[in-house]
Amino acid sequence: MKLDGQQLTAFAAVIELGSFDAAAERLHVTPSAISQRIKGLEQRVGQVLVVREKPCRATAAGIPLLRLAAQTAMLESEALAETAGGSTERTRIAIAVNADSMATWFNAVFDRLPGVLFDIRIEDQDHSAQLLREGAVMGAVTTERAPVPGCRVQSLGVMRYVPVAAAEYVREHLPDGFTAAAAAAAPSLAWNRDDALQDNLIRRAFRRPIGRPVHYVPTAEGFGAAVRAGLGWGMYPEQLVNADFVQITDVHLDVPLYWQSWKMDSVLVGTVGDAVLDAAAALR
DNA sequence: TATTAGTCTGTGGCGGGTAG
DNA sequence: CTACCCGCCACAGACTAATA
Repeated sequence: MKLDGQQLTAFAAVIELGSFDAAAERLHVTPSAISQRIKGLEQRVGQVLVVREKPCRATAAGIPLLRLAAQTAMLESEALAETAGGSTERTRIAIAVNADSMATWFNAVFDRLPGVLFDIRIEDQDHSAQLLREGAVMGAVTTERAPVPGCRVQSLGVMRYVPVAAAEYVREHLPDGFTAAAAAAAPSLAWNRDDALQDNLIRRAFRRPIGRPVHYVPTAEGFGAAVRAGLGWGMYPEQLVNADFVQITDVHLDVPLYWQSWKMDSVLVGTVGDAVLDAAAALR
């Protein structure tokens, strides 16, 4: 069985843009042509690939084909760029990065990759894995060590998190230090329900979990602002700690970070990987 | 908004004819 | 005999219009 390039391109466009119409516009053909390409591709592989909803999404059977389409597109643009007189378009690099890396060391990557267009997605590890599988991003900075199918994993080092609060918060809630009794009453922050950093610190400091009031603040800026405002204590990247913050205990957490990227023979994937590894030298 | 039917067009393969 | 040209045919894919 041989897969058709145009059908793959149509499929990728439908999933990326969410509709047959939008895909048709992008590829300068009629929606009918898109419909026929998708149908042809589905007949060829003998599986339904597109869930016809608003927006359209890929079925489980479609996900490997999505990645293939993205990788094919990348190799194609590389080959064109290498060919004399080929496309002078700048290459677009889509990467998923966790928010704290973005706020700290990751910006050093930009200097190391001049002349490319970035498409950075700030995502948690669950979503990064999905984006890698679908081919929406070619690499991801993640806390997930287990390789996503079709990807290779490289260790980047660890990101140190320290528990911090505002000075006023410490005076009010932790006058006798960060004791077990204080920890049970003093409100903490968390990024969201999946953010276990604060729980992990408590377990580490007191050898047991301690229930407490929790505020959920799901953005990097918001989290920092909430700490400064004295809303609660929270785990914060050590690199971002300044005079606004007081470390409430010496206990800290080291979170390992990994670079997951497509396992393919591409100059671009290699270059980006090198740049990320270089930039990550700032980590421990 | 997606799909289907009917139609049109461009492309490639194949065979036959012709010149060198 | 080989290379080249030409015409025919089949097929794929795109379009419009109609339909679900």
